[in-house]
Amino acid sequence: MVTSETQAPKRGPYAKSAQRRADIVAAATEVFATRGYHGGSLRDIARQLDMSLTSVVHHFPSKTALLLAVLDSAEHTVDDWLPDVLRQQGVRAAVLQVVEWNLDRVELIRLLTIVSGEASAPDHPAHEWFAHRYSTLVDRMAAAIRIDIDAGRASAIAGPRGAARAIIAAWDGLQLQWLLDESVDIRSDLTLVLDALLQPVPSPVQVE
Amino acid sequence: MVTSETQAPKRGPYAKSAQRRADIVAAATEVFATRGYHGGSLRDIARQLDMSLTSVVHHFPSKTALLLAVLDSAEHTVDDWLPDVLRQQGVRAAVLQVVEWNLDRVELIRLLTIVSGEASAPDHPAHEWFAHRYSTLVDRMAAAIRIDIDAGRASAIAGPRGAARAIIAAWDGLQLQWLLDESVDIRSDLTLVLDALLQPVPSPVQVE
DNA sequence: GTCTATACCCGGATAGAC
DNA sequence: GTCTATCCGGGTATAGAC
Repeated sequence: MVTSETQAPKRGPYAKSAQRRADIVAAATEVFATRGYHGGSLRDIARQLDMSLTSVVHHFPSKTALLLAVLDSAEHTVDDWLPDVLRQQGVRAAVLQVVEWNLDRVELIRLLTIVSGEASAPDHPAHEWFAHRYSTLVDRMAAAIRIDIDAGRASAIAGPRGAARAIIAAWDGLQLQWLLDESVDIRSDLTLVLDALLQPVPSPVQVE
Repeated sequence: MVTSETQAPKRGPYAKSAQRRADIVAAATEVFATRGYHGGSLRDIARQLDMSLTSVVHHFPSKTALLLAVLDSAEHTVDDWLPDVLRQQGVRAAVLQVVEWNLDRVELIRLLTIVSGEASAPDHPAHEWFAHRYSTLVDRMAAAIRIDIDAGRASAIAGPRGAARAIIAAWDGLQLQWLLDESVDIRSDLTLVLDALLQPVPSPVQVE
């Protein structure tokens, strides 16, 4: 990921700066996930790294920029292996696997939930980021659903894109309910939606 | 709602205070819905009402208290007539009617989306409020689904509570996607979920 | 009870010195 | 790159005016 030779052909020890940035992102992820985005302050992050506030700001010009870096980092840790599972095991298995995996990353999910809500405001710095995220997410899942249909793992009652949007929506919504009440079982309720949308029996009666 | 005789047996014109509170709630709703909860300041609200900051604080001891008042107010405007429609027209029609109605209340939906995300944090002042909200919401919708089943409007593939949670989840999730991208059609995608979960054909094969 | 003014501490952001 | 110092705007608590 580090492209040191690209912009600095001389000798520059830019790796130190890159390392700093990575450290800051890691600390910011922890702070944001624990105290939320608004709750977590840049001073907290700086304190945790034993550096000053302005040092943090030097690497990330604004709190917003740092947030986007954190989001990118979090996205990559999931999206690196998700597409493969999606194509090999089908949508249902892949989704449930990620759900299972996310049960141990409560604070990260909480962060995404909080920030995605904030980002629903058009002028929010992360608005476009989330719009793009959902756009590609829907695209990928719709493509995977088409593969499932071709493979006979699912029927095509609804359009793949609509089903994809609905599944992602239910997923997000159940995560919210789970964060508010830990007794909510995301797995079983999301399984309901997956089965209902992906494996329906062909309806004999067609209602207009 | 006003219990003037209870604590002030004399003659107190407490109606003025009640009106003040209502005005503040209305202004706060507008400010929060426009700039978000964190983004909107008490000073903004006071400025909009041509009063001082401490006057606002006098009626609502904290920003949190004001937020809860706003949420209560917003909830009542919907829940007053929702239950009736739910029982008379069935879940599907009632949900779609509320969805239709909400298309003209973008900013209020945005506020609920933002604050519900924030409230996923256990120490958030509105955490318990939303936990209670979803609890009763699931209860009501589950009851309505049972009525639909008895009336022959829906089959009972899944448990009513699971279906209710899933529908509410998809609803919330689609609203988020809609707020991020206005081209998302909540009606059609939510209809997919409603039809899939409420009107399934009785499956001949029972999978364990 | 109702409203106001003041001050306190904590945010993010900026400028300038080492 | 990193620091100290400063500015401006938050929420909150207190004291005092009608």
